[in-house]
Order: sequence, then C-alpha cells, then structure tokens
Amino acid sequence: MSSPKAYNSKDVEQRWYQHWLDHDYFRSAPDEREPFTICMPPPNVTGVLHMGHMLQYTAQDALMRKARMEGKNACWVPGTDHASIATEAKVVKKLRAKGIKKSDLTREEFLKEAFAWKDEYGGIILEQLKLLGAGADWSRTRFTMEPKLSKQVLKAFVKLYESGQLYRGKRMTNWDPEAQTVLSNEEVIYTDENKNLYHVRYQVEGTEDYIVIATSRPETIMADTGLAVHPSDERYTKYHSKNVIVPLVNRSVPIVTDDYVEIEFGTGALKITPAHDQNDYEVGQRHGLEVIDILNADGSLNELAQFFVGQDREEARVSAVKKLKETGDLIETKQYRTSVGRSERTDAVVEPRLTLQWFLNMEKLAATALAAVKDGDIDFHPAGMFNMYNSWLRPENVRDWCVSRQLWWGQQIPAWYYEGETYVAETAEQALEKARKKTGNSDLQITDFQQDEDVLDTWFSSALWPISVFDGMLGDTTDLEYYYPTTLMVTGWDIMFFWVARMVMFGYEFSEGELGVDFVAEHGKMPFKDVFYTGMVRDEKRRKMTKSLGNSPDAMALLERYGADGVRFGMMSSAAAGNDIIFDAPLDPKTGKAKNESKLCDQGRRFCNKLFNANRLLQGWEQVERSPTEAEQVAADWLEARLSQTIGEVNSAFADYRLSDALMSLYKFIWGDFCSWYLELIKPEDGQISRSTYDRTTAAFEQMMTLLHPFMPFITEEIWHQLRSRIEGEDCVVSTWPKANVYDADLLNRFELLQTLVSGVREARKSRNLPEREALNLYFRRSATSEALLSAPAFSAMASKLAYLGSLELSDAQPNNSLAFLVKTEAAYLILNETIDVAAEREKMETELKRLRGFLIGIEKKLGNERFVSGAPEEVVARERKKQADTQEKIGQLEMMLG
RNA sequence: GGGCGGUUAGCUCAGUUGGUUUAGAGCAUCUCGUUUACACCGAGAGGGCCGGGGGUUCGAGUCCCUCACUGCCCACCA
Repeated sequence: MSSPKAYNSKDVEQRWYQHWLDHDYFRSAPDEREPFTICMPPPNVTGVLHMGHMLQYTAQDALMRKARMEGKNACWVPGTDHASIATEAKVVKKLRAKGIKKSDLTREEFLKEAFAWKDEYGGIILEQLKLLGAGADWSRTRFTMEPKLSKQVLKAFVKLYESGQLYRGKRMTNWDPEAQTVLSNEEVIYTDENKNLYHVRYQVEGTEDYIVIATSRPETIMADTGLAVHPSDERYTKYHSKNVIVPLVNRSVPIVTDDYVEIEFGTGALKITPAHDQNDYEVGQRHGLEVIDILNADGSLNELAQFFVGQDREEARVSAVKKLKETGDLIETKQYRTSVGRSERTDAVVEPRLTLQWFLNMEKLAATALAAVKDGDIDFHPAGMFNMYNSWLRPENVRDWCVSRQLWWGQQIPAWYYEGETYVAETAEQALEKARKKTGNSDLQITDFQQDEDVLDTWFSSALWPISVFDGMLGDTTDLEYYYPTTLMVTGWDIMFFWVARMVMFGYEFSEGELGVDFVAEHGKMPFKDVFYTGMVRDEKRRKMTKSLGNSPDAMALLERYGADGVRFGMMSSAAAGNDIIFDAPLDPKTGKAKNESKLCDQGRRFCNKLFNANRLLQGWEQVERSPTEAEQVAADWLEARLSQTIGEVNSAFADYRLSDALMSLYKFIWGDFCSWYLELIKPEDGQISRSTYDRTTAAFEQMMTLLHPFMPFITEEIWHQLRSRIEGEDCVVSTWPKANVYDADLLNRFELLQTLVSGVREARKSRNLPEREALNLYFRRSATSEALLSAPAFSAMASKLAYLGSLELSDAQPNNSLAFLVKTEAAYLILNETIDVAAEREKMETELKRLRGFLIGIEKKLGNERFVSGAPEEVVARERKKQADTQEKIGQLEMMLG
C-alpha cells in the first residue's frame, strides 16, 4: 500500500470546493421543488472570521447541505453588512493615522475613502467562509449598502413615514461622544463599575443653611437648574419653595419636590441637571426647569459651562472636585458601585443628550412581531427563547427606535427640509415635486432644500434583509414569491432584539404590499418560519470571546491546523441549540490570550484520519468472485440494520436542530460499530474479499459518507467519490440522502450478545494477564438460549474470530480448570492453561450475586405492589417481569457456578 | 428591584410526555497491547447517594414547594 497513512486535508479541500463551484452545486433558481431558504446573517463587511461566525455558518451550511441532499431547492443567500458605526469608526481611525480628521473632509470625500476601504477589505470574510466550506449561492451575494438594497431601504422609510409610524423629535438620547452619534437604547451596554459619589453642599438662598446632595457627576454642576427632594421628606419640608445657590456658578435655582427622589439614597436631595441626565430631564419637564447644555458633541465642556471650558468631561470632573474642595463645598467622597452605560461599538461612556432625531414608533410593529411568535407563525429553537423576546416586545417595555445616526457611512435619510416643512420621498426630485405641490411654488429648486444630514441605523437596513436580498421591493417579485417566507434564520440570541425582532416587524409591515393579500394569506408574512438560536462561544472562564480580550483563537489558524472538516466537527459537536459553548481552546496562563488549539477540533481531525484509513483499508482489498461466508452475510445484515437505526437518529436530531446529537450518533456508529466491530469481523487474512461483501460494505460506507457530509463535506466528498468510482465509475456530487429501512431487532439483540461475549472474554484475559491472541476454548452452559445462540447463523464463527477462540461449544457442567463468567443471562466457561485463583473468582461472583439479589428485591417489591401492576402501563409491567426473569436467571447461574 | 435559565462522572454535556437495568456520551485519567488500515491506533478498567431539604406518586434525575450557588435578560436609584 503506497498511499500515505495520514489524511492531508489541504489538497482535498481546495479541490472539492472548486468542484462544487464548477458544478453550480450551490446555485439556486426558482423551480418546481420545495424551497429551503436561509438568508445568511451578513457579517460586517470589513470583519474577519471569528469563532461565533464559524459556529453559525457551519450550522447553516450543515442544514443547507442536508436539505439539498433531500432534494429540496436549497438557497443560501450570502452577503455583507455595511455596519455603519463600526466601519465608519475604522475609516476615521485610518484617516487619523494619516493625520486627517473626519471634519477636514467633505461628505463625498469621506465616502470615497470609506468605499476604498470596503473594496480593499470587503471580500475577505466571504473568502474565509469558503475555506470553512460554506456553500452559499455566491451569485446572489448582496451588500446592504449597494444601490439596489439602499433603494429598498429608502422605500421602506418612505412607507413607514407615510403610514405615520416615523416621526422626528427632540428627545433625550444616548450619545456616543467618541463616534459622535446618537445610539439606540439597544446599543448601550450597561455594566456595574466603581464610581465616586460626591456629597456637595448647596446654600439655601437667604439663609445660612445648606442642603447636601449626592452626585457622581460634579462636572455637570454648572448645568444645574434645580434641586429636588421628596415631598414627604421631613428633613427638607422647611425649604420647600425656596431656592438654593449652585456652587461655582452661584446660580439661584428652585427647590422642587418630586416623587422620583429616593429618600433613602445618598442624602435624599438631588441636584437637577436636565440637559445631562434622562431622569433629571423628566423632573425638569415636570417642574418647568431651564435646560442648560454645557457639553459639546465630543464630550468636552462648552462656553456655557463657564468653568473648565474645553476640558473633556472626565478631566473636568477632576477639576470640579478640586475646585469644590477649595471652596469647601465638597463635604465627602464615597465609593459605590453603579451601572455605567457604554457604547457597544466604541466603549465610550454614553452621554445622555437632548438631540433631534428620527424615531420609529414601535407600538404597532412590536405588537405584530410579538404575536407572530406567540401565535406560532414563527417557531423559536429552543422555544424558551420566547421569554426573552416577549419581555422585550411587551407594550410596557418597548420603546421607540431611534433610527437616525450622525454618521456618513450609511443610507442618508430621505427627508428634505424647506421653510419648516419636512418632505420625505425616495429621491430629491420626488421631494421637490411634493414641495411644489404643497407650496404652490413651481419655481422651487432642489438647491433650496436641505437634505437631512444623518444616515439610518445599520439595523434598519438589516431588518429588511429577508425581503431586500430578493429585490422584493423593486417590482419584480419572482424570487420573493418563491423563496418567501424563508425557511430558517440561524443567528445568535444576542441579536434577537437588534435584528430578529426587527426582521419580523419589517416582514409583516412590507411583505403584503409586495406580494399581495392572497399570497400572504396562503404563505404568511413572516420573514422566516423557524429561528435557530446558536449560543455564544465562550472561553474556559465563561467569558464571551472578544477581540479586546484576546481570548478567542484565530479562526484561520484553527482551519490551518485542523482542516475545515476538523474545525467544523469541533464546532458542531458542541452545538446544541441555544446553549452557550464553552469552547475548549485553552488560554495561555502567562498572557491570558487564547492558544490556537482545540481538543474538539483535534478530535475532528483524528476522525478525518480514521475515515481516511478505513477507506484505505477497503481500497486495499482485492475483490474475488466467491460466495460470501455466512459470517460476512450476518455481519453485513447487522451493519445495515445499525445504519438504518442511525439514519433514524440523525433525522430526528436534525428535525429538532440537535446538531451535536446527529453528529455524535454518526461518530459513534462509524468509529465504534463500523470500524471497531464490523471491519474487524470481515477483515480478510489474505486481503481477498468476496465481491458481494465488498459491495455491501462500500455501499454502507458510502451512505455513512453521505450522512456525514453536512458536517464534514470535504473528506466525505473525497471518499464518496473513491467508493463510487469503484462501484459504478461515476463522478458526481453527493446528491441523495439515505433512507432508513426496517431492520431486524432480533439481529441487533443477537449481535449485542455477541459483543457482550467478546468483551467478556477480553476482560477475562486482561484481568488475568493472558495473551490476547492465544486461542482459548469456551463453553456455554447448555440452556435454551445458549443452544439457540450457537445454532444461530455464524454466531460461533464471529465470536471465535473476534475473541480468538479455539472452539465454542455447549457443556452441561463446568469443565475443569475453567473460568466462569456471565454473558448476560448465560454462563460461560473459559478453559485456561494455568491454575485459577479460586478464592478470588468466588469473591468476585459473590459480590455480583449480592448486587443482583438487591436489584431483584427492588423489582419484586415493585411487582408485588398491586397498585403498580394495575396502575402502570402494560408494557412497563412486562418490562419489569422480563427484568425479574433475567435477574433470576443470572442469580441461578451464579449460584450454580458457586456450587 | 423584576423576570428567565442552569446546578447530573475530573471537564463539556445528553437524559424527550415520571416507568429498559442501582443514570449515559464524548473528552480526560489509569492499565495492557502495537513489524497488524489508523499511536492520528486497539483492548480493558476506574469514576456520579443526578446542588441541599421537604412534598406528590405504586414509582422522581424527570412534577410541586423551599433553600443555596451560578449565569443571563430587563429596569431611571443620583
């Protein structure tokens, strides 16, 4: 045999991926078949492949491939997301490195830079996906900011505006001072951090009294326009309707009473800074307090602050504390822990800020999206994820979605302003038309208008993804009618709100308009029927794998080291739906960074090697024209029965998205049953095998490759072709999913007895240090079962081969110098050539006897219970009776052995 | 503060409507083996009062209550 002993994935992977592309294996176009559609969650266009991607995309690929093999028209639509804030931040950073500030450029110049960046890095992640084996229809690759998609996004905006669900207003919003844009509530991540709580005194005007307030933000004192206490807080009753003097700026502001104030917290007195705190803003509104905004967009203090102008808020805080100390107004400083909101993208501490933004009213959209899942139009896997979805979308929790962003990279909001009026339209021309009509001034020009400077939140375009990738809003709905609603969405639960909920909203909002009432009545409006939530990939300390922590292995390095099939095995073997995955890539104890190692992926790599060598073994045999032996036939019957059983397991696991179960069933069947039992059984001494046995073996192995193909596409394709060419000389792609046949349960039981016997003999040899391959004679005590067993086809031959027996016969009594043990309910005697430690053997048997007697008591107690016998289902009682009989049989055998 | 989930072998997890052994898998561990398809291997072994307590039931890892620990989501405590 000249072929190498180890599997080399590299050459195989490249060859077959190209083969699939060449044969348009992943292409899909509407036809008569049932569609199976997944819109790939678009990765960030400038991103690189990470562990979370590999988990999600492998799962999708496995599901797609299986569907395709089952004869469905499988369509996996790939694409990338423009990721406005993330990408813009990268471009800004790159420009800064060149000494250019964003403000030095015009919008057009900046976008030119951004597109250049996108063109340079935009394709990388999709190429990496191909290395992973992802079989998407690349001819359908979309980008959320390409013209055709942007057009649909603007159309959606206009429709929402016209239906009265979009509005523009000045609200307290979350401001990211680093990206200098507003964020939606979902983009703010709150974590507990240590902060200082400063107690500062405010003099009550016209008295010598002071009220002490507690604040964590002394730098905003200059923006204070009030002081609040609880109306029933008796400590402060005497000051009601008086004023206090704000320190530093010496401004006189009113003392107001408000239920919002917690009597217990701090000193029970609260400074009110309406411009820089959501709650203060609301208190201010209730009491008509002035709003003084002392912060610039970048978080530095402006002229209105009077002090520390130009300093960043953090710096100004230090300055303010120092100054308050000097004036004696700072009473004390306490440490406490409180939640701090940071920008999901830039990690900057978010600043509450009053800004003018576009909001999408969630009232109707959220109710619809909630009902869609509640009513079962859409199924979540695991179903428990609905709880999270529900809590988010309930009317009392949902808040309007701020959709505008102060960025340039994205779809510019299609709103034009003229003389205080807003004109929303897909194009400037249409807006102009509207304005001319409205004003009656036909001389109006586009240049008279001011278009909204802001762009839309990235998630606004993502929300339209299942419709827009099919150009659903551009008039020609051929694709949409065939593929919509899509079959499945596979994504992480962490973006359930960002994305899943919003796709559902937009799906229900827009599909009917595009597809018509009759169509949606028949097919539904939902963007997908099932959602399969994958878990987060975590490190050994259960932390989410993130770039900043450096706790994630490098995806490319893993692929290089273990091969795509190996990595896919590693990802899928731990991919139960919804469960977070503690990925086994160890951290370097010195640096705390991830090492690019994984035992699970290595297990996958070794599995590839096992398959490779099993195939090598088969390919090395010479087929001869002779009748198969009885043992070969029985073994093949058994293998086929086990295969059918496994197909059933795999199918049912797939149906519930239990991908790791499906994979483990196959792993155990192929490695354990096929390699360790079956191949050892039929392995010919002389390398010659009957053609019919060979054909049955390769046919079964071929089906194993087919079943495993969704998980490990490359090596299975490779081996499948080698098997095919041997049988039929064909060269085609894996294209059929095996069917389970009815199998003989008795055969499985008989074979299990054989396995028990063989293991028993092996154990007997081991425990007494007997050579494994020295032929020994074995006797079964004569019984109805043992007689039937020995006369069963090939039983004796198979047992002799696997257990290295010289003979296997029946005996009425225990032969001399023999070692007795139980094979299930049968007594077996192994003849030894050396003396036996009788005492030790007796002790072993007595221990077992004791255990069995205890067990029997339990069963008999159960069976003696009238309420069990009459109350439990018949088959349960029958099962207990069988257990009772078997145990009695075993006990009898042991007692006989012990004499 | 409100809500959801988890707690089963050293580790990561299965355990489907209570009833197939006195609870399984993979990995890890230990022992033995290897000119044998594969040391990227084979064979064998050890290892768990299913977080604690109480209850329902003929029967509980599975259902109920309670406590403990833990993870997550949501929420305006300055």
